[in-house]
Amino acid sequence: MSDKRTDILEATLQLISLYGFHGTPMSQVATQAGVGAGTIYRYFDNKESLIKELFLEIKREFSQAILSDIQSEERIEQTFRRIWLNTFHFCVNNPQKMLFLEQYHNSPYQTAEIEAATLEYLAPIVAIIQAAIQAGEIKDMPFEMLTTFSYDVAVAFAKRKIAGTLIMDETQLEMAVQACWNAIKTEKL
Amino acid sequence: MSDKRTDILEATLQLISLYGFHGTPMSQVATQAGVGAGTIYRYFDNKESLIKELFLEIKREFSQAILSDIQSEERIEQTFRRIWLNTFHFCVNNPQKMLFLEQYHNSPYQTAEIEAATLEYLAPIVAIIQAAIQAGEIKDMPFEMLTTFSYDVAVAFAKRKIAGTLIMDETQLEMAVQACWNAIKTEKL
Amino acid sequence: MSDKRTDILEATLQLISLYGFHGTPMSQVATQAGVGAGTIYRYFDNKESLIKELFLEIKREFSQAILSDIQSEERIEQTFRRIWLNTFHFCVNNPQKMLFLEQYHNSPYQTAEIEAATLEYLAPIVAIIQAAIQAGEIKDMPFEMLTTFSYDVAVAFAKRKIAGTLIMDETQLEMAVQACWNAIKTEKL
Amino acid sequence: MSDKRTDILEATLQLISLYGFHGTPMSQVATQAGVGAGTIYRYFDNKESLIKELFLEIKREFSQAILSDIQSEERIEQTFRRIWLNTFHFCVNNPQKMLFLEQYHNSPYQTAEIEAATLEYLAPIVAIIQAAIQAGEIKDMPFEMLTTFSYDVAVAFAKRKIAGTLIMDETQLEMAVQACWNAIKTEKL
DNA sequence: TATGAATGAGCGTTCATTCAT
DNA sequence: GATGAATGAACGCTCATTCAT
Repeated sequence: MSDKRTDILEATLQLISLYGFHGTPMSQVATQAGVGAGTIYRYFDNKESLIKELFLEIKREFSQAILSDIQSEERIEQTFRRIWLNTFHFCVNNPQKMLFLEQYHNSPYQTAEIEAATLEYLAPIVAIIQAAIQAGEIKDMPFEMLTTFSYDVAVAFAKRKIAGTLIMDETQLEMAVQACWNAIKTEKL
Repeated sequence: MSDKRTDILEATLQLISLYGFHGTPMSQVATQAGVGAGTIYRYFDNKESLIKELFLEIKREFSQAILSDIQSEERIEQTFRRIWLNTFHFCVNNPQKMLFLEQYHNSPYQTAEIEAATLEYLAPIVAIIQAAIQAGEIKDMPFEMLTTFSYDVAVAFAKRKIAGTLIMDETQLEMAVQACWNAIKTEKL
Repeated sequence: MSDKRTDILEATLQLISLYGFHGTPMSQVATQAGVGAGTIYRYFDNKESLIKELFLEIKREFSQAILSDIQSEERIEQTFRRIWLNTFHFCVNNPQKMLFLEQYHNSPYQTAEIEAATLEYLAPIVAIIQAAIQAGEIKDMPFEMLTTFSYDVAVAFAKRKIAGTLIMDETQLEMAVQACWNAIKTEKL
Repeated sequence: MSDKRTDILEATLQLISLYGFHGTPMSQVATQAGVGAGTIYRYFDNKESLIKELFLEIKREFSQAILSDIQSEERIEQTFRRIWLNTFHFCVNNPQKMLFLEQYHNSPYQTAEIEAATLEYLAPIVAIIQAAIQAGEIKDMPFEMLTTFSYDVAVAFAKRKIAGTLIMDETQLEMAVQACWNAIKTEKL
C-alpha cells in the first residue's frame, strides 16, 4: 500500500474527470502524480488496469458511503431516504468520483465481470428491501426497478446541482426525496 | 445535403456505439461509409465536429420522437405518460442512438453551449407543464426536476432492458410509468 | 510494387547489416528511406513483419543467384563448382545481404515455418545430387551433409574475405573449391 | 571471483540462448541469477560488458575443449580428427554455449579487438599445422582456410544435429570427419 | 556489500489530418 | 468533388541504469 500508488490513483482520477480516459495520457498522470513515467507500471499493469483498479476502488468507497448509518430497526422509509441522501451527498461532495464512475459506466471498458463485482456491494440492501415488500410498505417491484429511484434519480439530481442547472437547497432536496418515496411506496387507503 | 454526409454520420453512429469515440478511427468511419478518408473533411471540419453534428442530429430526432402524438387538450397525466413511453420506446428501438447520447453526455466533448442548444428542443413542453402546475395537477417543482422523472428514469429503464438486466413487459412498464407519475402528481385528498 | 516499399526494404537492409535488428529503430529506417515514420506501416504490418519480408526477399534472390547458370548436362563436378562459386561470389558481392541472412539465421526470429519456406528454394538441386550419388560420382551422404560443403564452407570463406582475415584471389579460390570437391567426391581407384 | 558473478553469467547464458541478447532484460537476468538488479552492476560495467565477458569466458572454455587430448607425437591426421571431434562434441554437449557464440559472432557486438583476443586461443595449433604442411601431409593452405574445415564444418554439423535436421550417429560422424580430412590432405600418388 | 524502487530516454505503433492527383 | 497515400506528433510501454537505504 505504497504512497505512490495512491498518488497515481489520485492523479488519474483528477485528470480523467477533467479530460476523459483518452484525454489523459499516462505521461500526464505521471507528471501530476509527481513520479516518473515508468513508475506507474510498477503499480499497475497498464493503462486499462490502472483505470479498472481506480474504478473498483471508487465503487467500493461509493458503496460504503451509500450504505452508511443504516439501522436495521428503523422504518423502511427512513432507510430509503437515508440511502437516497447518502447517494446524493456522495456525488455532490465527490463530483470527480461521480464523473469518473459515470464515464466508466458508459464506456467500452465496462465488462460483465466488473458489473458483477460491483453489484455485490449492494447485497446488504436486498434483504432489507425484500422484507419491506413483504411487509407491504413498498410496491412489489424488481430490485433493479427500485434502485432506479434511489441510485439513478439521486445521481441525476446531483449531476444537475453540480452542473449548476438546478438549485438543490433543503426544500428542493426534501421535495426530491419525497417524490421518489411516493414513486415506490404502497398507496395506503 | 449530400448522400455521403448521411453515410458518414450513419457509419459514425454505428462504430461509436460499438467501440466508443476513441475506439473509432476516422479511417474506419471512411471505410464503413464507403468514402475516401479525405472525403469526410469535405463535410465536417474535424473529428470533434463530426461527432458534435451527429450528436445534434440525434438529439433533434430524439426530441421529436419524445414529443410526438401530444395533444394539448388531453389531461396532463396522459401527456406525461406519453412522453415517458415515447422516451422509453425510442431508446429501446434505437439502442445505438441512446448509447451514443449517453456516451456523449458523459464525455469531455460536452459543453454548456451544446447543452443549451439541446434544451431548446424541449421548449414545447414547458408551457404545458407550467399550466399543469397552476392547475394543481402536478407538484410545483423546477422543470429540471420534473424531467428527471420522465427523461432520466425512462432512459435508465430502457438501458436495463437493453442490457438484459431487467425484464420490461407490459405489466412492468405500466408499473414504472405509474411510479413516476406518483412521484410528481399532487396528492389529492 | 511501390517505390517506397523498396526504399524501406533497402534502408532496413543497410541499417540492420550495420547495427543489427535491435540497433535499428523504425524511426531510423524511416529517415534513411526518406519517408515518414508512419509510412512504413502502410507497407508492413510491424517491425517483425518488415524484417521477415526482407529476409524472404533476400533469401529468394540468394537462391536464384546460387542456382544460376547450371546446366543439367554438365558433369556433377562442374555443377558443384558452379554452385560453390555462385554462393561465394554472391556473398562477396552482397556483403550486407549475407550479414543480414546470417544474423537472421541466428536469431529468435527464425521459425520452422520460414526455414521450410526457404528450403524449398533449394529443391532444384536435390534431383541433380541424387543422380550424382547413383552415378557413383559423389559419396552417398545425406543432402544436408553435402550442402555443408557448398553453402556453409563457401559462406565461411566469403565472410573471411570480407572481414579481411583471408586473402582469396584466384589461386586461393581454386584451392578452396577443390578442397570441398575432394571432401565429397568418391575416391576413384 | 565471487559466486554471484558466476550465477549472473550462467543466468545470462541460459536466457540469451533462449531469447537472444535483446529478448533478455537485465532484470530477468537478476531474477534468474537470484540477485538484485543493482548487484549485476557491481560485477559488470553494463549489459554490453556482461555479454562480452560471458563471450570471452565461453570462448576460452571452448578453445580448451577443442585442444584437449592432443599429443604432439601423433600423426597429423589423428590431431585433425581429434580437434574436429572435440569441436563437434563440445557443441553438441553445450548447445547453449554454441548458440551463444554463434549469436555473438553474428552481431554488432563483435569487434576486431575481440576477434584478435580469441584467435590467440588457437595459437597452440599453428605450430603443429605448419609442421604438417612442411612434412607434406596437408596442403599448403592459409591457416584460416584449414580451420574452416575443422571449426566451421564441425559446428555446422553440430548445429544440424541439435536442430534435428541431420542424424549424426557413429557412421555419419566418421563420414563427415573423413570428408574434411580429404579436403585438406595432400593427394598421395 | 547488496538491494530493488525509481527513473526517463527511447522504442514501436496509431491515427487525425493534409494535399497532390 | 473525391480520393487515399503520406505524414509526424503523440501515445503506451520497456528496460538499462542509478542510488538511497
